[in-house]
Amino acid sequence: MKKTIFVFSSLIIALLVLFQLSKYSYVSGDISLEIIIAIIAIVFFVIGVYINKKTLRKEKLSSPINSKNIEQLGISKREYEVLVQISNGLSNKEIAEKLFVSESTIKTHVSNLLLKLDAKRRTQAIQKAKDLHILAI
Amino acid sequence: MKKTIFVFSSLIIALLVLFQLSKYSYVSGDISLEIIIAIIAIVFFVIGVYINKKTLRKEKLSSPINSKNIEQLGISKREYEVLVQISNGLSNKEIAEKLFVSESTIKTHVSNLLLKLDAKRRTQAIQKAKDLHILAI
DNA sequence: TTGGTTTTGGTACTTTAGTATGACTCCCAA
DNA sequence: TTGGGAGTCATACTAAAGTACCAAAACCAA
Repeated sequence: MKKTIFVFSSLIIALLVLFQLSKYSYVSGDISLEIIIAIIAIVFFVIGVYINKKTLRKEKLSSPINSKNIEQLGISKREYEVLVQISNGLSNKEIAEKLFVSESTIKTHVSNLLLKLDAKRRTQAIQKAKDLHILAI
Repeated sequence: MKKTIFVFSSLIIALLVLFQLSKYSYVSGDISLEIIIAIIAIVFFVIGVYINKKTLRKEKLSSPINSKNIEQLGISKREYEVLVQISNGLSNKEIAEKLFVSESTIKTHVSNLLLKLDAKRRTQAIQKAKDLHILAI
C-alpha cells in the first residue's frame, strides 16, 4: 500500500515537472517541443515496463491454487495437509510427527491420496498435483 | 494489470482536467498541447507494459535453469538426467528402462544425487533442486 | 599413454513406502 | 437417532528405495 502511494506520487510529480517544462519551453522557446515529447514518451515507457514487472512478480509469488480440483478429486482437508508435506520432501514418519498422529495414519492418507490422484508413487503424486494446480508450483 | 492501466489512465486524465481548470483562470494557454502530451504519455505507458509482457513471456517459456548450480554441486550429465526423471515421478525401474541401463545403475546415480543435494529422500531432492533452480519449477 | 572422472553394473543389506484389511471414534446431516 | 464420511490406528505383508562396497569399462584431458 505504501509502495503504491509512493509510485503514484512519483508519477504525478513527474507529470507535473514535465508539464512545467513544456510550459516553460513554450514561453521561452529554449527547449524544443519535440524533445519534451520524446522525454515524456521515454519516461512513461519506462514506467510502464517497471509497473508491469512489479505486478507480474507478485502474480508469480501468489500461488494460484485451484481448490475446485481438490474438491472434485474428493481430497479431504487432512489428506491435503499430508499432500503438502509430501511435496515438501518429508517422510511418512516426519509427517506423522509434524501432524501429531501415528505413521499408520499417514500411510492411510497417502494411500488414499495416491488413489485419488491416480498415482503409483508419491513423486508422481507431486507431479500430478502440480499439474492440477492444487499445489503451489 | 488491466486495472492498473485503467487507474493510471484515469488519473492522468483527471490531472489534465485539473490543469486545464486551473489554467483557465490564469492564461488562456494551449489546451490541445497538453492533451497531446497526456495521450502520448498514456500510449507509451501502455506500449511499455505490452513490450515487457511479451519479453517476459519468452523468458518464461525457456526454463531459467541455473546451470552454474549444477556444476558447483558436481552433478554430472547422467545424474542430472536421472534427477529430471525423478522429478517427473518415475520409479528407479522406469528410469532404468527409459535410459537403457540397469536399475543398479540408477540406484547408484540416485544415491550420488542425494549426497550432492544433501537430501534424504528423492522427494526432498526434488524440492532442493527446484529451490536451486536446477529443475524447471 | 597415464590418471582421474564418469558411467556402468553387481551383491547384500536396511529402511521407507505402499497395500490390504479391519476396527474404533467423532461429527454431521437426513 | 442413525447412517456415512472423516480421521484415527494397528497388523501383516509386498514392493520400492536407499546404503555400502566393490569393480570394470569408457572417456577425456594432460
